[in-house]
Amino acid sequence: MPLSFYEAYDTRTLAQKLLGCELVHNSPEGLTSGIIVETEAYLQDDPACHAYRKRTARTEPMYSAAGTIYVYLIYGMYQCVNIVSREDGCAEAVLIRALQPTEGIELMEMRRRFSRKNLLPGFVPKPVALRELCKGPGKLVQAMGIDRSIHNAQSLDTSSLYIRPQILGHFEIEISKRIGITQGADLLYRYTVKNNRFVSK
DNA sequence: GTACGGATAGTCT
DNA sequence: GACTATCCGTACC
Repeated sequence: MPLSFYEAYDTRTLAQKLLGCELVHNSPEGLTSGIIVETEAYLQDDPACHAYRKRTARTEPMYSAAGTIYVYLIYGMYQCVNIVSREDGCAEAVLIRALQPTEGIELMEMRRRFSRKNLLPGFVPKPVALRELCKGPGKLVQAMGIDRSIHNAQSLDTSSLYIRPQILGHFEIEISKRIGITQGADLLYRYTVKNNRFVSK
């Protein structure tokens, strides 16, 4: 997608426009992709937004141009990926929360199966079901091989991680409260593809 | 199928 | 020193 796409809409509209598009990572180990089926918007005047209070080193990518990738560490062991929206200086973004796997499913399954927790001594890794591969923001980052040391602050038009146009057939968008937050918990900034079984819940 | 607690480390107060 | 845009294993239905 051209960078103009990410700047063309307000953040909540962009979060909906991204549904049905395909997130792609062309990594050294192989190409993986999945259709975006769940997103959340984070706005500048929104207490749940990382950039709500103060401009800091961590959130710097959020202030960059639309189409910038923002990857951060959460709970000490997982990462989440966001697409930065709006113009330079405005810190808003769309969190990608779930994908319907399309390409490189075997590679995604391996990455998830041998993720950190499974490597404890004596632990025998179990296969991961297709519908569990990218069902959640931390899971999809693992499956796709996204890493903040590589992708954070990159632009979608020059990164190994990028987005292809809408490929999903007709669908309805469901709007709901965001997951896992305490501040701004009642805001209806979560968007899902209705009746899609790859949505996180 | 839901409910709960622990893991874990960077970030900010 | 507290908090976090999460996940997984266990327990129980």
